[in-house]
Amino acid sequence: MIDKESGRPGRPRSFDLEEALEAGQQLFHERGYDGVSLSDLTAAIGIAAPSFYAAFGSKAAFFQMILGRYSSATPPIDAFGVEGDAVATLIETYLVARAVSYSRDAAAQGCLVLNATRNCSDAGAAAAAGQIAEDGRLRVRDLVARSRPDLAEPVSDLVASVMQGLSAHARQGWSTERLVTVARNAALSVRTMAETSDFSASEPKA
Amino acid sequence: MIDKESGRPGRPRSFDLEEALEAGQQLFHERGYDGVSLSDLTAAIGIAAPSFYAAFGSKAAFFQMILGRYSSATPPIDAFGVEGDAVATLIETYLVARAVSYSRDAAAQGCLVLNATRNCSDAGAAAAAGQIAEDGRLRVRDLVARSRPDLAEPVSDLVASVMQGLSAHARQGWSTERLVTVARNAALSVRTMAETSDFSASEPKA
DNA sequence: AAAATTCTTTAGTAACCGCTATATAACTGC
DNA sequence: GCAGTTATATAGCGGTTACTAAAGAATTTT
Repeated sequence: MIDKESGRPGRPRSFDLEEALEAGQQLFHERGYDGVSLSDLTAAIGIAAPSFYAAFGSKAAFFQMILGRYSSATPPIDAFGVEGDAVATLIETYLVARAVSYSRDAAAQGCLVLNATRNCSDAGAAAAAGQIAEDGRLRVRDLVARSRPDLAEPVSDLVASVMQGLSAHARQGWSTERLVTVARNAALSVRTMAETSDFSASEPKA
Repeated sequence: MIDKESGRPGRPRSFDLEEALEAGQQLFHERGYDGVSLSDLTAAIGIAAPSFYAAFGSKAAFFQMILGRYSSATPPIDAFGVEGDAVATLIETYLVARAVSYSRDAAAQGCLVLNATRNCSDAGAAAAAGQIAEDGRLRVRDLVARSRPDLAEPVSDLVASVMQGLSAHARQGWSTERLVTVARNAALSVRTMAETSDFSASEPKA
């Protein structure tokens, strides 16, 4: 049924793995992990449950494949960092890009990964999402640390928090303009922080 | 079984309504709406399902009572507003207070209401949580508007977004200090915004 | 051709979900 | 004491969940 020069013996798979992942990603992004049932998935892919389990193992494993796929397709902060840019400019560009992407598709609002960190009954899948989110924060931290080590932790924590807010409100239907304004105004903090010469010595117990 | 001078006819209730709400609030705050089953609730309260339904109507209705209870017990921004304070100071105080309260109880982290806006399969309960969250934002907006109408919308949107981040990360176990730092740094934005004399004319398409 | 392998289909499984019909227990007012 | 009222306990409802045993179909290698 499907082109298949793999040479492996046995009946060939009747569906395309990549298309199945794409269909699953769309559903999960729309409704969240718990909002999508196995029968939703098999119906969308066009197969019966045993085929799903033969191919993906479990609902949670399928979801984790999709998380990886999604995060691979999402540009990390390094993709926005023009060497020599000020930290505040970099952060603003990054947050604005996220605000735009979170509200681009009306049927799949917010960040799939960040949504999953708050919305996922399967412990393993939730942990995987949390790890991906943390990896993203660490990339922000390390990139900031190159020019301003004193700002690395506070800025990356602030960015991670604002992103959770952007994702949450994108899901609640806030417009792109509104989210972009939030992103830009949040970046003002970073500008102020960067104006302090050694931030790590200034804030604690102000 | 229970003291009961109500004078109403019929068998007296064997449990205390307020205690039941308190027990339910604790469970829901720990595990979220979908993480708590009816049998969890009845076991915690110490009653059987029919008594629960006679008293509260449904799981969703019970949860909405708890949402109301929780939000009534949560001081709104007006409680922090010393008349004459600068907007930025007010916002900082508010956000820091939230950061502290979200991380106070290790077994019930984050904001029950904000968690429910992202974590609740029942549409009615989710809408109720969304309305309470929006009411909170409107109180921020209106309070800011008294001294700086130009900042009302952008500041309240930023505050609502940062609160979502604080709640999310409180659930992920961030320490109080870490959350407070995020809150304080987010408030720096408001300080910068307040330094602009007419913010509404400055930012759009910067 | 036959054997081996892999996927698909049908038809379930047990467990849990929110919720309720029925009968009984415990209270009030008469 | 008895009727009326309300809450209780037992038991189980229909539906959904993620998942699977068993058998047949489609492809390989031998």
